[in-house]
Amino acid sequence: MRDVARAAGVSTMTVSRAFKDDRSVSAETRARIRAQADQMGYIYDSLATAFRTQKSGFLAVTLPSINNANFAETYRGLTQALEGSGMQMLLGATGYRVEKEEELVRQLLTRNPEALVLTGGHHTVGTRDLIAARDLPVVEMWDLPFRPLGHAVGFSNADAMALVVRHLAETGRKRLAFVGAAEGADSRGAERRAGAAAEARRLGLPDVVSIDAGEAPVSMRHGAATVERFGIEIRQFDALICVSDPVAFGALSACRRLGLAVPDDLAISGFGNFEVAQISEPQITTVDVGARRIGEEVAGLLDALFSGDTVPDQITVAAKLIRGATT
Amino acid sequence: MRDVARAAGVSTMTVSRAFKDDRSVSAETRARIRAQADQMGYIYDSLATAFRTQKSGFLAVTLPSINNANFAETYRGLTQALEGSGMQMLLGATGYRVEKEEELVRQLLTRNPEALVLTGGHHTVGTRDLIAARDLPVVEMWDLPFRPLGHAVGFSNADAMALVVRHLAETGRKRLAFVGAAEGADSRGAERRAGAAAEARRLGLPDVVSIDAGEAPVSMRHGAATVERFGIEIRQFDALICVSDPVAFGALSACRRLGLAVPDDLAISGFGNFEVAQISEPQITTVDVGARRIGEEVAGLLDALFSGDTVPDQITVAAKLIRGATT
DNA sequence: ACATCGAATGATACCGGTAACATGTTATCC
DNA sequence: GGATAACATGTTACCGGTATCATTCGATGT
Repeated sequence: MRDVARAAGVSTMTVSRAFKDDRSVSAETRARIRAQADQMGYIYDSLATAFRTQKSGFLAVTLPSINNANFAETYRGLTQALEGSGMQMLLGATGYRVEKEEELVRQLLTRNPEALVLTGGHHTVGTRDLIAARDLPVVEMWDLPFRPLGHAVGFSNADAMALVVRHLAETGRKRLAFVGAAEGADSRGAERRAGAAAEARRLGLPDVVSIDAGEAPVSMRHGAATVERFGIEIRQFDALICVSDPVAFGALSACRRLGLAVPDDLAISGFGNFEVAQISEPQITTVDVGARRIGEEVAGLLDALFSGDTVPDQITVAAKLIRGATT
Repeated sequence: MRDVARAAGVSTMTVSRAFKDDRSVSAETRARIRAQADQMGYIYDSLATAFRTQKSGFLAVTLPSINNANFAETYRGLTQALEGSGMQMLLGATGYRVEKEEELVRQLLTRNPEALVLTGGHHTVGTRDLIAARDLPVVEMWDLPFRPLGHAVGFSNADAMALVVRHLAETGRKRLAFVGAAEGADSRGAERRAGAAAEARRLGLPDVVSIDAGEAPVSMRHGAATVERFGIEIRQFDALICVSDPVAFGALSACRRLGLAVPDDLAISGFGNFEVAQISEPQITTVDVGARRIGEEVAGLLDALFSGDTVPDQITVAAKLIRGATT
């Protein structure tokens, strides 16, 4: 920059202003500086700017996995809504593990992000301490956290799952099983499991049987393997409540291989309104949670926050049952 | 850092050394400093480090979309293999458009990444100029570029698709159609289309009919919509070569709705070995391109590059036909 | 006893921009 | 015409670490 300034016969400050489109620089001077810079191949170093202004222009985001159409969609909603704000995303995947999340947060914080967006409402004490030690806007999304760190955008997994159970009850199903990841790792899955159990109890149905489909993240292959493990015995249930659409799709495929009729022999429901649920034949009954909408709401909240506007502590997006042909 | 130094009774330089595991700091002093820092919730500012050392610790990566299990898997392979190297990914999605890629590259370059990883081998002149103006390691992945910018890790889309055509020919299919995105946007899709056409010609088959499934990215719904548009008339073909597994899955579902038997009435092939191809019933014939492997190879190449080792200009990963029950 | 050396630590300048304030210069107004 | 405001540009210090060189001090060798 000094070289450009010298060559253009001005001070570095004027060059800096010329690049920031500061209107206090005369159009003529700006043009001269820009031309000189182009000619010299000068490229502006936003690292130095970030350093001096102590504004990194980074937004740190953690997702359980990017290899999940739902979370990817949320991320897209977030990035697209924030496009033009000049924010650069720093993305990290926790692999559904809070310990990994802590490590990730620690790493992300060294980059001085201007805000932190976490998926989920469960965190290690270490993560909480790291965040508490800084004065940093935090948004938790997807889950509505029991003990919020800052702002939250999401829905109640338990309530959403209750919609499914109610629907199954209304269509005469009684012997329900929940298929999801083993206890522990996936808090969203655990909440859905608990929500299904609670709603069944409330409706006076028999207890929901909990089937462990493996370690999180559970996906299509886990859904298929779970049904295949039971074989024809899976008919001891009359509905499989799957923790997500991919699991439901796997279960559906396995049923087809076993010669079981869905939904006549067995109802299957998913969660998340993934594309596969819509396109599958038969179409899978699912819950739309507005994955994209969550991202957009987070973006809106952050925008307001950066503008200094007051923002609500919590935004609830509505979950909606989408009835397919598997129930 | 000054505060930590003061509290620990040492200079900032010693604190800096303690955090870098510099062995010239006595173990005792390091422990004291670390403890003091933890207690004070101090996190070192890697922005300042990046600034002073002129090494950003960033690796810029562009993907067409993160909402694609194949690219997401490559990204995972890359990040996991680079974990521990202290590199932080800067991820951007091009939406399958080279103009958007240019904008993205411009933005990413202001962050001073230490290397740039691009998906695909087709770029705007502007992108090429931006890169040429800097002395920056570049890796193109997935496609093997015709005019490489630097290093490349990938496979030949045309050759991979030829495997599919050969397989279809061997199983007696003659009236082939290729289902993919409209011409232009998706270069990988275009190469697959061209590869299929070339191989059919080579084998003396009738010309492959090209069916436009919509704007990239094409996915399940496009596959389904394409078949539904033809209705039963889709039987004028005896094999649908789909640009990707999601498209193939959509086509398969639509066939089921139409009452068409796959593969008896119509063969369907996909591409990419997505989970849905494996779990679908019937399992979809596809091509495994080692999406994860690509990411790992890129990571290995970068590692070597950063260590100053010599590295090959190009690494070819093998594409493999996986025969399912749809052909 | 004295020179030499290595280990541990400190002092200082500096990375490339920009905030804050200062200064000079030109319109505007009564 | 002189005061004032608006505009255009310059000066200086500083953001939070780290490269580099300097310093201290005990151990070792002759």
